[in-house]
Amino acid sequence: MNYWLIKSDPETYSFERMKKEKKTFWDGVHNYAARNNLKAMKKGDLCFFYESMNGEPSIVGIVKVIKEHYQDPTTTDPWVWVDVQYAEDVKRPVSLKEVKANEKLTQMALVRLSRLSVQPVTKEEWEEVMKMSKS
DNA sequence: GCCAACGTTGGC
DNA sequence: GCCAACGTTGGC
Repeated sequence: MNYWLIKSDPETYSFERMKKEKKTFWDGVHNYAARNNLKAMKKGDLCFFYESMNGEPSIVGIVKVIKEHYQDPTTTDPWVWVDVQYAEDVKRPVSLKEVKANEKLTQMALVRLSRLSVQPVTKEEWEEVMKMSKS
């Protein structure tokens, strides 16, 4: 089981909408590093849903991979989609500011590779963020 | 809305 | 194959 973090601009696709629709295809990733991460996702992996751009950028929920990567049907370019399903809410959002302020999370891709839209998360990082969301 | 950081493109 | 120019992302 692996952990990931996927970013979305809430104006394009918010966690609210994710919750309402229950599942969606994750499209729009046009970056090679991010695509490689999509390809490494396995069915059942969990992803933090991160909302960027608007207000306070934060981890706002958790989704689960329900279909592994497949060719983007809207193009013949080698981009891929995965399908994800709403898994659970976090008790409270964990903002980027808090992640940056946490000494245990200074190595997190979210801090170091801020522009990468699909990022791996280690088990330790996952658990730390979960802990923060509960306190 | 600005701008820094980064990825990609293309000329040489 | 290097690197400058350009475009895009995303935090502020």
